[in-house]
Amino acid sequence: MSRPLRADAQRNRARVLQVAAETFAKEGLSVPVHEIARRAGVGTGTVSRHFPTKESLFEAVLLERMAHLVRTASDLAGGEEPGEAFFAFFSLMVEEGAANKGLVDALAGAGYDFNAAATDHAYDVMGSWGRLLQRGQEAGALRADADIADVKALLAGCLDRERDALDPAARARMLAIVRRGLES
Amino acid sequence: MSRPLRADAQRNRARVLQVAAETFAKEGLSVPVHEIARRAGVGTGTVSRHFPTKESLFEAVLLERMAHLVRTASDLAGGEEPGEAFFAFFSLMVEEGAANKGLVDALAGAGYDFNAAATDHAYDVMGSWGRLLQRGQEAGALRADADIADVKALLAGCLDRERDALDPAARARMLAIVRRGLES
DNA sequence: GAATATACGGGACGGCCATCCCGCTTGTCT
DNA sequence: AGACAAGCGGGATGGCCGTCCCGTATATTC
Repeated sequence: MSRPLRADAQRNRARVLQVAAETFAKEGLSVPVHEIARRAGVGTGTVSRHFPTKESLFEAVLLERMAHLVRTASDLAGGEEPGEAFFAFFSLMVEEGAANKGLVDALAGAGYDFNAAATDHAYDVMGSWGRLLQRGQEAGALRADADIADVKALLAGCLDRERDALDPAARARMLAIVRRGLES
Repeated sequence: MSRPLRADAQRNRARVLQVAAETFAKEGLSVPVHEIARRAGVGTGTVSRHFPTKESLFEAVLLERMAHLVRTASDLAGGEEPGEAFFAFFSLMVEEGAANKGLVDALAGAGYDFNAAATDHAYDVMGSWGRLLQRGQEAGALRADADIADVKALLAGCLDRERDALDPAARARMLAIVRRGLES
């Protein structure tokens, strides 16, 4: 097995991760790895040693954030009325996306295969989402014919990358439209 | 003023345009210009003389297709009940997108600024769409608060680039959802 | 059918970027 | 403190692609 990372390496790794998270969130997936290294104050080699590919770096970033969101989904699934729980999570994802351009890029399939990642990994968005959707459908609150891919596509729509300012009013309208569309 | 193109030049231009249309439709905007030249059986220089940039090539392709769609929109605006006319056009665009990956890329903002093109040019999608939307709203058939950007975003959602097979069933579901969401 | 402008082909160029590598530095362990 | 492995920086490399250029070929015109 591998020994624990040296102290400076741990610091650097954490710093890169943090800077990458901020940068991807603000500027999307198209930002060069060099730039992230520069902002983190490390060499590009340091980034690529910890994260061999750009994809793996983004994945690490996404993982942290998603783990949190998925936990929230579970909490929602426990308590509230099924339909409300579903829309609460959907709305949460929209808010997240509004603040995270990288996530939007991933959802839109620009430079990252979200589907593969979402099904393969520890956090599974699709899974937790699926449960919320299914519960809502069984309770008769949501259209019975909708599936997770539909939901994901609608989410991507709410986060349209071309919308200049993702202003709150537009988000609210989109949410209202989707909500009405998905209610049974 | 410029003289008429030489006969071979006209042929080549037309051929490039046609091949580009097919290629962009089938494989999206990420296909290299070299590849289009190769398939058209011409040199890359020939392509870039007729269309100085890749963007201008795609624009020329898009223009032809859009002109047709916009004409259809006008016809629809003339006849049917306002709400139906709007959804007929929306559905038409979804079908078009299902068969045209390039259009989907443009709508998703991947490598082309659709908004700029759509407002700047002769064909104006936004304009003709706006009229259909407005008529529907005035007739009380559509939500009064929706705007064109919302509609465009919903369309982009219906055409989610990550959906492997844009199967007809999924398209129908998405249309049904959006329809219910937009009806007043 | 010769003269001339027009267009062609496709190689060259330059920019961008992810990834790899290696000489040097710095933490770690005794 | 000294030795050694672990990690660092950032330049080098290679691939991809859009665009430009120019020597050659061909349509047009007289």
